[in-house]
Amino acid sequence: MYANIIIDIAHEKVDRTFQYLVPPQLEQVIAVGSQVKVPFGSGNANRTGYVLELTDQAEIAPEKIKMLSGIVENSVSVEQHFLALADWMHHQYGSTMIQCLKTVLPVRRHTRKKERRQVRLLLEADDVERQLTLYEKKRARARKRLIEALAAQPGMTLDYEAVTGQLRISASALRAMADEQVIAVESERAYRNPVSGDVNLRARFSQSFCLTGEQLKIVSEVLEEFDCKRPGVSLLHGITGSGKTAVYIELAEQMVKRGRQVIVLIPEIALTYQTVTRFCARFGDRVSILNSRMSEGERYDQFERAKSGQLDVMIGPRSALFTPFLKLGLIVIDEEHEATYKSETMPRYHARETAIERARMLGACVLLGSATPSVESYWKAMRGEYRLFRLNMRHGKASLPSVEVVDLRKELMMGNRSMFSASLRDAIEERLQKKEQMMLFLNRRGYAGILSCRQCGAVIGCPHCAVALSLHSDGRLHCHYCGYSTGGVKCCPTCGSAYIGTFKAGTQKIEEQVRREFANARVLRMDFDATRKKDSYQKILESFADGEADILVGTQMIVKGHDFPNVTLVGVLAADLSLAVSDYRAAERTFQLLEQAAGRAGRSDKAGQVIIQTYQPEHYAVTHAAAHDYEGFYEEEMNYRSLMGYPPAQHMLVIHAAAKEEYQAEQCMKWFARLIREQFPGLLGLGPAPESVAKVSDRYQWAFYLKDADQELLIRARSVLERALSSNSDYEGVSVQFDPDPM
DNA sequence: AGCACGCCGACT
DNA sequence: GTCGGCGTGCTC
Repeated sequence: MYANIIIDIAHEKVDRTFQYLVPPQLEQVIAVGSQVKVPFGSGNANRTGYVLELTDQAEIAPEKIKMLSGIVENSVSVEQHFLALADWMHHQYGSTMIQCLKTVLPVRRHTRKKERRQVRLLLEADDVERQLTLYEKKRARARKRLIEALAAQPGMTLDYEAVTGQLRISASALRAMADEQVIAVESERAYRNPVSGDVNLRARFSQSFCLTGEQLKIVSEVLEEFDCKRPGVSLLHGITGSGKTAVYIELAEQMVKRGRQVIVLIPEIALTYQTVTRFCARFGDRVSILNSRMSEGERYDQFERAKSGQLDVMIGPRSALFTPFLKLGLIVIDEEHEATYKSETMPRYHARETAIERARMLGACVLLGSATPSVESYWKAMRGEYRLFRLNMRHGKASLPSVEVVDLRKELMMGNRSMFSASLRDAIEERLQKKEQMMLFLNRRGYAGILSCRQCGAVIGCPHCAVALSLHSDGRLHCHYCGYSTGGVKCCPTCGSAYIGTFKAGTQKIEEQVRREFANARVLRMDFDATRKKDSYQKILESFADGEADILVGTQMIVKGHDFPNVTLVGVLAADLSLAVSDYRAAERTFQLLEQAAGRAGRSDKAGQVIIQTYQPEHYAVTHAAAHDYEGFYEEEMNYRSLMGYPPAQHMLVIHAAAKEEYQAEQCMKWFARLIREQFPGLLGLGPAPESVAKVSDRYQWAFYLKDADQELLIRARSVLERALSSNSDYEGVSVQFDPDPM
């Protein structure tokens, strides 16, 4: 018996299988997915590997095949489909097979088992009485005490420590009772459970909710597909507060009834705290959560619980997708448009696409949910690849807030140079008087280095790529898609005004300004600096929820997740800052942020108001967000994407290069561009160009973009470049990353 | 990745 | 004639 094994060395040159002979005594034990030790290389260095295949066919001269030295104790045998999934990721996203395997495999590192012994009563209810009278007669007071204590427990079990400690039962008495089959001493793996049985939380969410007809229809249609063995992908487009979570929970429950397990992906635990607690309330100790702060051991424990059938539901970020459930029935992806679903490290996989592939392999359903679906997903739903469901009603008395768009150019013309427009200032005063709360939201994502005109609102953009140019340290404006650059822009190309500049206002400055203009207001600030301390994120939100402040000032952080019933006003201080970001998703992100911000206002029966301040009131991301019109936004955005050939109209592959010396990164990218021109003459390459952040931790960054409608062509181009790079020693100091369909 | 091999210049 | 530095190629 031979085993085809991949060696745990992250290097392209050994990124293939090597064949080893299986020792006869291990033939029964070894399995596909086993972690093994093998002698490797001329020095026979002892290295770790994974069995990808078992065969009786020798692929090379048998005398060259060495014998593997052993199976790693406690190694987790990986289900076949995880290997297939790793292989799919390897094809789709590149990187090395071993990296893909490590991403997909449960944490293998063995952690010390915590054994917890328990004492369980083996008698039926009517036998208990008889045994008690028997012990009474024998004056066996210790045994009687134990039986009474155990019978009072709902699960008829007690911790061993509690029995010997509090009940003071001796070990000899226990052994004797175990011999007469009255009790059993069982040792169970003590898995650390991150879902603490928080009684208060349970009580708060345990009241069962009724689903509306709309919600029930979604559940039954998804289930029908599943029951007919034709599971597919569904997209649930539900406005904030329309009850998407209720649909997830009901669907999960129905799946569990069918003996299937459920994975729920969320962008970040802290942002979706309420979703998590609702699942915990419904599924009790059959649900577990993963989060990024957990140790390897804790994650491993949760995966083990899932594998041994102790769990029905796993909630967590990206990595929870790889929970080793034996009979997976459903994957829910909440807030499916979030960028956190795309991995930042190699392989740069997208959790949504990978979830769909995993579900396809296992015959499971996928439910994507969002108030503002990604353009990609909505496009697929429009083409019939995904099933589309809508929830258009807010539940309870809550209604959608009214939205007012304020033109900052007019404010400037009227001589108002402050951060607050007249109507925002009035609205703030009004809330302060009424003792209602409000949020001021500054959209400051990645706007550094972008020039815009204060007079007409125009952003200085690339004439070829329809994205903003960014100001580099050389004083010139660069497009990091195509490499176009221009210098010395002194006035606005649209209106000729000399009032152009970069945006500087940060949350701190706004906080100061609020304190100055509204002296009696209590202000809280939440941004990256304010939340750097551990737990301060939750503390700030809690104190705001408790009414300890009137105004919460912050960045994106404040518009995600949490509901504050007393918030009736949301002010967006400058909506266009994210429109100016130099990438093609700028408009989509702006629309999503504005919708999310608007969703914070008026979550209870009090009417909500949203004021959006902007230099570009006519921009479609702003107008459609103000009208709560997702479809309208989608139409215009898709037009732009098709026209410019951006995803999903076409696929994109970004190649990043980083090197200590700028010329290395530049030369490498130019060599790539040459290779592409020679071998893929039809393929459109943009750049190479320095990245918008040209230098990160003393390494220069360059990028090269490829665009094509055919994804397989880009995959072929990527593997050609990967191979060329690994067989060329000129660029060893350059670290190259391939990022398909970047976010 | 990490080792062996081999080529070449420096030194005994 | 020998030692060691580094470029190259291979690992079942």
